[in-house]
Amino acid sequence: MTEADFLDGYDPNAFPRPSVAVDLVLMTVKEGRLAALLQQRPNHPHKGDWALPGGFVGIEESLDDAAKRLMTTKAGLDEGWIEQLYSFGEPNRDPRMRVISVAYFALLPAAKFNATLAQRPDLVLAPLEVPWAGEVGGQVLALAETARPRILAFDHAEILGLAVKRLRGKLDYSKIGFALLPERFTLGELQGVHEAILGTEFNKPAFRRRMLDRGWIAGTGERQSGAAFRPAELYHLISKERT
Amino acid sequence: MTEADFLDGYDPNAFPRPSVAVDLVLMTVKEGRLAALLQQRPNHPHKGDWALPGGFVGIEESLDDAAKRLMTTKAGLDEGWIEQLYSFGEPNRDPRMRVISVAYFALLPAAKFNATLAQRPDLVLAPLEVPWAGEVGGQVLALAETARPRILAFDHAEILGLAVKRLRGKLDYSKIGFALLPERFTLGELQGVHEAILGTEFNKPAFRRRMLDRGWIAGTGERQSGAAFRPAELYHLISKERT
DNA sequence: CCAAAAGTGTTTTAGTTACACCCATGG
DNA sequence: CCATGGGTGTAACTAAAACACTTTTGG
Repeated sequence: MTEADFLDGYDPNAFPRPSVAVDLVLMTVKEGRLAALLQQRPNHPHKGDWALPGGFVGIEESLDDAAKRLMTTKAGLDEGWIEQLYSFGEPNRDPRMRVISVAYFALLPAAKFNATLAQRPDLVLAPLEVPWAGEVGGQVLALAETARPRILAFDHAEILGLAVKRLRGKLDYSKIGFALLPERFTLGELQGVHEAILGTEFNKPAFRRRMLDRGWIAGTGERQSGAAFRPAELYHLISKERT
Repeated sequence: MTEADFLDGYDPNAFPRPSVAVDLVLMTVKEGRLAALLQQRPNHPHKGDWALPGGFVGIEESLDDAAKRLMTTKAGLDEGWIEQLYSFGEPNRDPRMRVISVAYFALLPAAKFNATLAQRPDLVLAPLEVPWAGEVGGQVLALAETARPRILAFDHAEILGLAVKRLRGKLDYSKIGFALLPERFTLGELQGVHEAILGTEFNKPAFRRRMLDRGWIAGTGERQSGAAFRPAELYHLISKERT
């Protein structure tokens, strides 16, 4: 009998099992900067450090359902974009016990966080300071507004770094960016979201045409009001179907 | 105390834990067609059906190590390209018990399978018949050489479909395709691999230039021998570093 | 010399970028 | 009328594709 056959056939009840958790990277663009929802840990280990919202997966609960449950309990909302990111399973990533964590990554418009943040002082929307040129090993620092770096618990800096990379990678070819905007938005707002996420600036006419030529959005005929300049047309996403 | 706080703080020992397995999608290009390694299940459930090679994750073993262990025990090799694909966690995906499976996807040149396949009659390299135009929900059928469809156990058809999608998506911008070729290869062989994976045909001059302009490969000065036509130059990958 | 695949040069096309400019609004 | 961002047209650039062609081998 080979090792393969042995492992294929063995009874897992006879062996210790890991705990399985879901961690959520909930991101938004706020005031022109990419930000992520962090929770200050009330207990050891890593007491006082900042962590991604997370929780254990119920024994009869699918991974997706666990992630949606976190969306509801931590952000008060289960709309928006959510997708599985990656699974982290180093044996000692949690000092208490073996925990395998399935990371999810989600996006919401910044305005949707207001209600939850007002009630939960342990939660913050931390702007991300990403060393884009010198990024090493997916490391990302989440900075406080005071520029005092927040220390991330466990391997959560690695998870956050991967989420940012995924967001940047999918921004151009998927409809992911629209999850950060309200139902109706201007092309200038759309460009602002792209620039905040990628940390670059775009040529305005080129960006407009690229977006319009895709056929994903259409003008509503309505216009923004109240600004001290020419009011922009409001656009909307024709179909939310994920390309 | 909110549900979030409760779940964040609870003792997982007090609750049942799922088993965690790793399933391996080991693919290659053989005779101009994409193929995956499948194992015929000797026992119930799904006895006689075909399944991806898999095994449980050891309590002190990282996910990556478990995947590499499978590479060794099922394919006899731990070289080549390997990366995590996705985690599958529907509560009833395995009728015996709750199993969360972290799928990995790996690539090897077809020639490396010969030794293992000769010794293991339960393993096959099944050519993939992918309905590219009418692909629905990531479904992929693995066909026997006799065109009798192999039935895949559990949710393995879904896993295989996602692996094919990932391979196709990364083929153009990453060095993933070179994992299916020997150390030294011709541009024609490289084009054949791309055409087999994507199910399309490429214009030869355009493909050559695109590959050479990338700066990833360089000619060795040596040439193929034995063919009944002009011998092609052998190229090699300059650096295996993953872009 | 012929078949077959390797390899090269030139033209065409499509997608993006750059730049210059006009438009509409509040103050 | 002016500052500000919205919006449009045209030219320039670049990467890819299409096509026609030459080269080198075994038989």
